[in-house]
Amino acid sequence: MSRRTRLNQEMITNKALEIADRNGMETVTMAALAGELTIKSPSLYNHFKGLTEVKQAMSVKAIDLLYQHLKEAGIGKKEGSETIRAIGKAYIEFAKQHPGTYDASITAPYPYSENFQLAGEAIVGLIRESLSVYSLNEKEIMHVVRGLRSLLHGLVDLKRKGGFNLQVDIEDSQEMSLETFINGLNR
Amino acid sequence: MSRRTRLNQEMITNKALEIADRNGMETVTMAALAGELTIKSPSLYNHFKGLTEVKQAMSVKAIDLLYQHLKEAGIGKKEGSETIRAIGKAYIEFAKQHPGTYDASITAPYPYSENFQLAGEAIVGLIRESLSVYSLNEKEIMHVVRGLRSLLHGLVDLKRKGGFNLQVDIEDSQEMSLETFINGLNR
DNA sequence: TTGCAAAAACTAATGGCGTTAGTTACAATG
DNA sequence: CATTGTAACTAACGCCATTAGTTTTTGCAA
Repeated sequence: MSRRTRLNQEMITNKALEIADRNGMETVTMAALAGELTIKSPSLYNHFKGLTEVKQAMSVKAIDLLYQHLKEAGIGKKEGSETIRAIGKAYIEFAKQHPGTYDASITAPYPYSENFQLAGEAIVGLIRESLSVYSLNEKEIMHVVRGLRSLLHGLVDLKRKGGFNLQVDIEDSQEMSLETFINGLNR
Repeated sequence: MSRRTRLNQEMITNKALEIADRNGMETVTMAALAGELTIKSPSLYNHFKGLTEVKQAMSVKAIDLLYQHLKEAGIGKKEGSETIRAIGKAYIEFAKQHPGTYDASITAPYPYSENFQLAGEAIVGLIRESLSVYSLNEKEIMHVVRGLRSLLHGLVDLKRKGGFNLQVDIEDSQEMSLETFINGLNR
């Protein structure tokens, strides 16, 4: 029998992201990963140096997936608030649909991966373009990009960590907060 | 010799927060905690059911400390933007000074602790007061509170996770992002 | 002050994790 | 078909949380 296709880094990384999305990032262990790939955990060391390296690979793939998702959301939108709104909503949606992958995307791998850095800069570039209608200098642009990213991450992360008591709809809060920030860009 | 004062939950919780601030939340283990208290780890089970319960106690104490810090920052400030600015800066400063305690404060204990909920609501109340100058209804207030909390948490968390490439000053970004959000409250 | 019960320390052991070392099976290449 | 490298395996170690069972300490009542 067998006839099993040989395992490689990509297949392992995909399975790891799948587990993270299904059961949470903290359940991605060498044992769980090996189990789902129907091998024993020491065999994984033929492909990765250790769990840290697996997580690095997850980060790189994850931030790239996030970038693709945000890019598509921005296509065809008018520059300025319309694009920012679209990207912001896509960010929140991505985190909701792929919680584990999102988690992986915000954990910067150490040591720093070039691919991770590149994908991160691509996302910055995406937002940067949408800001061209506001007259901001280079530094101000970076501040705004960081602020927007922070707001979006905070909205996503606090929801996930149970930081909001219910009663008031969370998605409404996310939408309204984004509007407040966008509104604040006009001075 | 000895004459050691009997250990209790409070002393253990304080030591746990101390370790978290010094070496990071992930280094708070039963073994490390016991080691610093010069006992063996099974002895901790005379005081807590397990690590989860220790972390619950940390959360409760941590969010209360955060609340005290924010409350003091708001004293004597004019309502509205001035108070929001003060509380926001205090939030960021707290996370910088006490990274482990901050970490504990945003991880909602499960099962939900009443004390945790109360301290959380106290923080909401603090921000709520500062918003009275803006004419917002109940729901809108909650949205703004959540948005502000999210922005602040995002700014703090992304910095910690290495989500900002350097070059542009992070503290400037934090300050400017807060201003953008505050500015967005005027419509 | 002494004796006793409760509290809190201890040792020993289990099972799960990441990881390493050493060994075997497979599969591609000549 | 033989060889060689790849990728699987088993066995073992150290660290972790946790449990069970035992001994020491402590506070209080007689």
